[in-house]
Amino acid sequence: MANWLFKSEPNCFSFADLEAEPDRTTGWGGVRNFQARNMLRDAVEVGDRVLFYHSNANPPAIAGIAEVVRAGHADPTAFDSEDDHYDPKSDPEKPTWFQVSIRAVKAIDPPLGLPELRTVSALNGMELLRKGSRLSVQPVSDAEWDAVIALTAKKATTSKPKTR
DNA sequence: GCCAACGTTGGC
DNA sequence: GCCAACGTTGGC
Repeated sequence: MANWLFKSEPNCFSFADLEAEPDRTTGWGGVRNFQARNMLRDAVEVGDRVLFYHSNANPPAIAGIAEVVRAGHADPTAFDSEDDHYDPKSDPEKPTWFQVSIRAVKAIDPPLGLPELRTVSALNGMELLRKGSRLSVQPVSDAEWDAVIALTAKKATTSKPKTR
């Protein structure tokens, strides 16, 4: 089993949007980068864990946890001429683009912003935090995963309970 | 809006 | 196969 980080622009598709999907599940379509495509096609497996990251957001942050419920298969948005990600060169018999399906597991609320993530030494080498990192599907090591989860737990116990 | 860091394209 | 031009991503 492996861990991943998937990026999405929340004004396009947020973690809340994923939670609102039927069965909290969606096909992760529209990825048009070969490196990311290769991982979706060859490496991502059912049961893998996913950090759901909001890019181009304010703040940019890890906003939830998801799990892979279907391994790589043809990305249907490539065949839909109405879709923004339509690719007429992708042949349904031999698809160029792949997606996996993911299901929302749990929101991270409040989300973990980049500055906060940078305070954790265990995340020093994390791909997400590398300058110029643009890959929309990234592998996450077990140590990095654990450090992120530990940060959410720490935050939960540190935050003051709301009183009224 | 700026700009660094990419990935892709296309001429040669 | 090289590489300059261009387009995109994404933090700030």
